[in-house]
Amino acid sequence: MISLRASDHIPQLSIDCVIFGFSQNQLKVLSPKLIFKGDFWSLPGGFVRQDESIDQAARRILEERTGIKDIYLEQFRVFGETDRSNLSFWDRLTELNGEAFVAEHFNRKELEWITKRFVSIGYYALVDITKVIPVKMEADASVEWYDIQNLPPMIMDHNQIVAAALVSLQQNLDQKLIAFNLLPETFTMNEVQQIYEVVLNKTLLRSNFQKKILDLNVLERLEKKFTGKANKAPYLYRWAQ
Amino acid sequence: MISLRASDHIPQLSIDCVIFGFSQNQLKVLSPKLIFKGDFWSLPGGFVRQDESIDQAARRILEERTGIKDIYLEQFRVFGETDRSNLSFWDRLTELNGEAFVAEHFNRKELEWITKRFVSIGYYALVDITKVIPVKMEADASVEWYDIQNLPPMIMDHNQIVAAALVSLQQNLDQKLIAFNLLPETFTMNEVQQIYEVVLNKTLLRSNFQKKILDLNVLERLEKKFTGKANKAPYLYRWAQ
DNA sequence: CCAAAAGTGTTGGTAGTACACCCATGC
DNA sequence: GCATGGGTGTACTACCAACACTTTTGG
Repeated sequence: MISLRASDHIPQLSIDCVIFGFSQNQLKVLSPKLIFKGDFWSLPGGFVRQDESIDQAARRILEERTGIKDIYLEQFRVFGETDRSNLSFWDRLTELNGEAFVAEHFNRKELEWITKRFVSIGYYALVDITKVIPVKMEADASVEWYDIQNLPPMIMDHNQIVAAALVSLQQNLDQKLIAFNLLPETFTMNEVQQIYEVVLNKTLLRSNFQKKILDLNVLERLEKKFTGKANKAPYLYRWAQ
Repeated sequence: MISLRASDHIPQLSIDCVIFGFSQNQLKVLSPKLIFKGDFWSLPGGFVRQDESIDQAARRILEERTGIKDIYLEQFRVFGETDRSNLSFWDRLTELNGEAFVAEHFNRKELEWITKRFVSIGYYALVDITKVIPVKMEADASVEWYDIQNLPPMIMDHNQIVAAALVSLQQNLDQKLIAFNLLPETFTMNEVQQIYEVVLNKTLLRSNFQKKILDLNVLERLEKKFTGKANKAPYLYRWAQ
């Protein structure tokens, strides 16, 4: 039985997290898939306990899924249309899995609580994908990274939430210098550029990009990185603010 | 008796609106003062009905207070600390006005509903101050414009909400070209500059400002405005997008 | 020595800043 | 005429895009 402990939480208010990671020159989003029949993907989300702030709730949800405590987090928008509810998703779930099967996992009171209209606060997070060990929750069949250009169809308006998060990320990339949160402790300039290119969805001139980033004076240059490739070894950099 | 019709609304979720206006070379914020003893100022706010979206709720609240239908509106942040509740305000209210007086205006069920912890969605609005006729609601003693630099002390965290709204307005001023929403249909270039100066809190060079705004190609130049003053008559402009 | 990628330098255009100059108007 | 504020023009600077050149490395 999946417990929501409804009474401990603020009703009709949820949090949805778009967790961005970067690997293989692709921007990725973490998405759990539910155990039920029917290919239900979603965003990692949850509810706000009465005794925690909304930021704390978002951090708790992120830590539950990724195991990481200090995560870069940004609240980017609230989704509050009148038709935002789990109801149609739930109908389809029941249709495909049978009333009895669903009843095994949720009691009636919780079902009533969770199928109401929900206002959802959208957060996006930037993580070093190498540090994340995706954690399956009770109702998860899998928790995987998906290319943002190739996301599975998600329940409710979660695909739109991802799209809105990406727009917000694009706007903040230069202004808040947050790209480095997607990288490990040390990285090469080429890796930074790849993030900029894939987030902004356009190619950048290498020489100009290098100059621009170095002129920010936020990076510390370390020793060179031996790659074993037939070219000059690139420097490693570290965020030094 | 002030009716909240609690059951029709999403519990523990509120909307607070920072309504910006511009006059006498000052940025103003609209703030109602409550009828009760004790100088309680607040932001125009309200709750979200089950049958309306959060944007619709914000528009309804704004229309109730200003009488204007088409208002420029921007959702800028959610405030969700655990200690966000009306409780301490309510205690002070009761202390100053007496239990009996408060009981005249609110029944117990509503009191219980309204003194819970609330998560509040912050919106800011830009209005042509000449079109606004501030409307007093049931519990309002007055609804006045206050200079943003000289706001009265407000209940809860409303002063901080105003501060956050101003930061957001500053960031969006150039990017979204929203300053014109604070002006009447036609205006002079000097009026636009005054808005920029008071919002950004710095002086700008007149000649460069004029060039920058005109180069945006978003204004239509109309006939000259006769001011009766001892100087060249300025052009009138109109937003032409 | 060559290809490939990294690092740095040079050039030209554009946008922003500071300031100068002229124009209209009422006293 | 003169002070005042409005409109436009000019020089200087800073930044950014495009491209060229040099350096390092493995084969």
